[in-house]
Amino acid sequence: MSNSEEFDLRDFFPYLLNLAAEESSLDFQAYYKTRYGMLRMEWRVLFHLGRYGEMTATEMGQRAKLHKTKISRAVKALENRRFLTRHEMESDRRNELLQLSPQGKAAYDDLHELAQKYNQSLADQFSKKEQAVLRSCLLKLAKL
Amino acid sequence: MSNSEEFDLRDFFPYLLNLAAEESSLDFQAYYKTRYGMLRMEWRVLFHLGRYGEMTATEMGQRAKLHKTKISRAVKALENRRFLTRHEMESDRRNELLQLSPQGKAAYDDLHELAQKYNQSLADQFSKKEQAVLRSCLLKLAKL
DNA sequence: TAAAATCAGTTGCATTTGTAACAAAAAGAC
DNA sequence: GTCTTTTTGTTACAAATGCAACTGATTTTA
Repeated sequence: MSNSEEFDLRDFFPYLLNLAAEESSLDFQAYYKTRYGMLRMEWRVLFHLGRYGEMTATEMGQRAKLHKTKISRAVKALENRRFLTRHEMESDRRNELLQLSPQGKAAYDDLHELAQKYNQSLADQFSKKEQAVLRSCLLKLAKL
Repeated sequence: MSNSEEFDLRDFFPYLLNLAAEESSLDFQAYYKTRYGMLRMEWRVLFHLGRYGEMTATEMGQRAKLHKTKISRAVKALENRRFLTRHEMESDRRNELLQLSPQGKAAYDDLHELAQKYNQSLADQFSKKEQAVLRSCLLKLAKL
C-alpha cells in the first residue's frame, strides 16, 4: 500500500502552486478588501488602468488574458464606487474608454505602493538568485 | 504617468503564482473532470485516501489544511459515485472512517500515474537545479 | 447525573464564478 | 441600399465556494 517512495502531493507542482498562490495573496487581499471593498478582479482592473493608462475593456482583456464578463463586472463595481469613469468613443460607439477617477488614482497609488512592499516581504525570504529562478519559472508556467 | 521603471504586475509574486497555478492545472483538471466527473476538491480527497490510506474527515482536514465543509461535500460526491465508503466508528459514533472502494482505488491509480507523468512534463521545462529551487520556494510560500 | 461545553460532520444562504445566450453597433457581402 | 456576420459589452442561469447556523454524539463540570 502506501509506499513512502511514492509520488506525493508535495511533489505535485499544480498543488504546490495553488497553495502558494492562495497563501501568498491572503494578507494583501484582506487589505484591499477591507480598505476599499474590492475583489481580486477589481484590483486587477484598477491596477491595469493605473499602471498602463486608459484603455477599453477589450484591450485590457487581451493584455491581461481576462474574460470580458469578468472585466465587465469589475468595471461596473468600480464605477459604482466612483473609482473609474467610462467614455463612449465616437469612432465606435460599442467601445468605451475606461479611466480612473481621482479617487481611483488615489486607491491605485496606495495599493500599488503597498503591493510593492508586500512583494518585497515575500521576496525577502529568498536569495536574489532564488528570486530570479522562481520568477522565471513562474513566467514560463504561466505561459507569459 | 506610466513610468516604465515602475513596479509591474509581472513582478508581483501573488499574481504570477495565481496565473501559474491556473495555467498549470488546466490540462490535468480537464482530465479528471471529463473522465471521472470530479472537482478539484474531490480529486484531493481521493488522492489523500489513495495515498495515505483510510482516515476520518477531520484527520484529512488537518493533514491537508482543508475546511470540513469542503471535505464533507467532496466525500458526499465521491460516495454517490461509489468511489468511497464510510464506516461509523464504534468508539465514537461522530467519527466516520473513509476508505476507497475498488472503483475509487482504480481511479486513484489511474490519476496518480497520470499526475506523475503530467508533473514530469511540467518539470521537464526546467533544469534539476531550477526544479529544486522552485519546489523549495513554493513550499516556503505555501507555509508547508 | 444533569446542564453546559465541545466536537464531528451537514446543511442553508449569500457571494463569486463560468458559460452561454443576448442586444446593440459596426463591417462586409452582394 | 439591405441582409448577414462579426464585434463589444451586458445579463441570466447554473455551478462552486465561504461562512455561519445547525444536528447529534461525547466529554466536562459542578
